Amino acid sequence: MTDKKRSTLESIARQLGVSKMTVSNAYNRPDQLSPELRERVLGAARELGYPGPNPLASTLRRGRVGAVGMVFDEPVSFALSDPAAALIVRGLASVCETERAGLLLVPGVPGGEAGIDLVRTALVDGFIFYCDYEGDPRLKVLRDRGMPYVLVDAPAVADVSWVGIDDRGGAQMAAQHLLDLGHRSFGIVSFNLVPDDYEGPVTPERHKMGSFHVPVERLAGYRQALEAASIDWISVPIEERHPGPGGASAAGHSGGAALLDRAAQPTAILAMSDELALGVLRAAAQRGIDIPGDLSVVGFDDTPAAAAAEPPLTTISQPHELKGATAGRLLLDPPASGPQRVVLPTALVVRASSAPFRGERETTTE
Amino acid sequence: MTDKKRSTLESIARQLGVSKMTVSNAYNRPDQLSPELRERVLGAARELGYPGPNPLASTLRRGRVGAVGMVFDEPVSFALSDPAAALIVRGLASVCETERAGLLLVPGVPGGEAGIDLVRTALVDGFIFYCDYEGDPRLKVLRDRGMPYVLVDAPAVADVSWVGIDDRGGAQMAAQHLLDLGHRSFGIVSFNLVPDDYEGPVTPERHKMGSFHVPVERLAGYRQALEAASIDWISVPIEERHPGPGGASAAGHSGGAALLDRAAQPTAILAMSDELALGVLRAAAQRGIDIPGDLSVVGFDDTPAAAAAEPPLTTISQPHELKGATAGRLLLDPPASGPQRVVLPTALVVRASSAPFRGERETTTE
DNA sequence: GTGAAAGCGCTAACAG
DNA sequence: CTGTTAGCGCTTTCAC
Repeated sequence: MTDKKRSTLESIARQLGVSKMTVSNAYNRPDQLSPELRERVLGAARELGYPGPNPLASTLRRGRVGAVGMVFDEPVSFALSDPAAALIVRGLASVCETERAGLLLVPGVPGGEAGIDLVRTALVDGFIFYCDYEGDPRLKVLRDRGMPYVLVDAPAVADVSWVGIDDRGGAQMAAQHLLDLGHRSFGIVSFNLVPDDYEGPVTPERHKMGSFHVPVERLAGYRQALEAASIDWISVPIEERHPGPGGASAAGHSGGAALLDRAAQPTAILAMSDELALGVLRAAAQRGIDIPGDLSVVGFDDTPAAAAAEPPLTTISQPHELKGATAGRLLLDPPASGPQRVVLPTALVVRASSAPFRGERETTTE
Repeated sequence: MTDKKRSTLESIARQLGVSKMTVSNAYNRPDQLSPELRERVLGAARELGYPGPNPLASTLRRGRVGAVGMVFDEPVSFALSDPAAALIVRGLASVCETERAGLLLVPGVPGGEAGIDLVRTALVDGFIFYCDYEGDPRLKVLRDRGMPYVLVDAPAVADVSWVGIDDRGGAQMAAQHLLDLGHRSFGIVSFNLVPDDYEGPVTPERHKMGSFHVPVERLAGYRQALEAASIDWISVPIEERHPGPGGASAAGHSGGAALLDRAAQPTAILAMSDELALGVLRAAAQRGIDIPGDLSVVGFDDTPAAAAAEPPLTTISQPHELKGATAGRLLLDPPASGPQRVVLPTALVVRASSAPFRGERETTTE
């Protein structure tokens, strides 16, 4: 009946014989006009099907959008299959909600300008940059847009708040735990170190050129611990795997299989995430390898699935939700003291997937 | 060095001695000006730290935002703890990505205007309305805003596309499965039927006033099957539970406990979701009740956790990701034939949590 | 190919 | 309490 498309602040002001401002105030500043007038305005609006001030226009005028963007490395549909990422989103979402801000998920789009444009054109007041790649071109866009952003688990940028963990220290703990159990023969399942789809043993070049912050750091942590125990790093087999849309567990399975099918089967496997570790567990089970009897496995992240695994997974815990929430708070409510670097705590969580090295397997007691 | 805040289409046009239009075209219509000029413009922009046309302003002018909003019943942080919801988000996200649209998560905010305003002011081109409450006031806002929206698992609205499943039919299958196994003594764990925090046995009034689409339909399905088998519906204990921030499994645990602690312990429990069923499994385990020996449990949703449960859960499957993707496609690429009603298939998935009724438990063979 | 005019719909700032 | 003025930064339209 009434032409919705056409009703605007002005049209309903005319209709009522008042000024645009009065109508605007009826919505935004109830205290600026008499209750009766306000009711009259709102009533007319209701009648005309006027949905209230066009948010785009008011946003342009006001300058505040009321939303936060979260930028991912991958398509959001992939990213959310990572339980750790999903928890970070939840933590961020809870802060956004208390601050009455929306949450826009900005996917990473493999090649070209498309992914960059998404960041350039996202309608938000600031970003959480949850991306790992050192040379990400979107970082420059972020800087140019001149809006605040906070890095999560990303390579550090000068003068920008950062939230993450001590990935290297955590990895070191994981490796140290296995060393303490007497293990000397290791295998590692790693995420890709370089932005490509490579799957296979890590090559020296890739090792050197690693440009993903988290895997590089975790690998460095493993290395530090193992070398401190006089284990020859070069001889430690490392399998790089690229998680697909279905999550990292398939990647872990394939990486674990490669490690377990080697002539010199390791007695301990370090997996860079719990999802990868879960895949390793499956690969071991298929081969009749007993965990932790024949093989110890340690993950990273302590996602809910780690505790539920069979056997429950020894892993490094970190507070995922808190990470998202901290980043959100830093963005929405920036500390007067300037950019912060928040390092959240990690801890070794010993469960049933790791056990003392059993020696040369002379006896299989029990 | 350069005042980022100030650089605008106009400022860089002036700087170069060209018109605003030329600069705009350099970004949006490369074919409208000579490559050299374009390069000159882009170069100057780069130098001045101009991040490209302000997306807010161009959006206002153009009218297209390039984002989709997904509206939830609850805080997003709660909603994402539901694996089914998370899968729907993933499905939707994948469509958004191929269509180069962002995805804005719009939380439900318990009382008052706040949640309504989020919908009124969200900067999007359309909505996926993933909410269950019949009388949701945000539906009116959606209508008034005059932008397209698609309902998912929501009460139907005339002339609006709808995606969901046959909840009633699915529930009927679940109950029929247990009837076929010989069970006659049932208990039900339900989600809240009314928008409040009530927890306890369903009361007749609540049963009648049920205003959440999905639980009401599923309950109706259970009822249909049980009554067809001459079971007195009134005598079937139903426990309503309200999932908190930690997910529905705690709710299922409490509901299951209530059912199992009754004088007349049921031999079969119908849980309205897998998460609830998982909680029931825990409650049974704590009481030393063997599943499926002493008690059969059937869930709903077939989330990944159902297959991984101990014992693996018999449940009703539905294609969650497809649901999200279908809704996204309907929104972004509306069929010429007008609003659609898409009913996705459900199926009974029999696993190890259900078994034939064992009679009066005279014998406990084995 | 390039430019000038005319708003998109709204609100800050101030005047009455 | 209400109205006026002056844009927010951009793109559409049309003239050159």
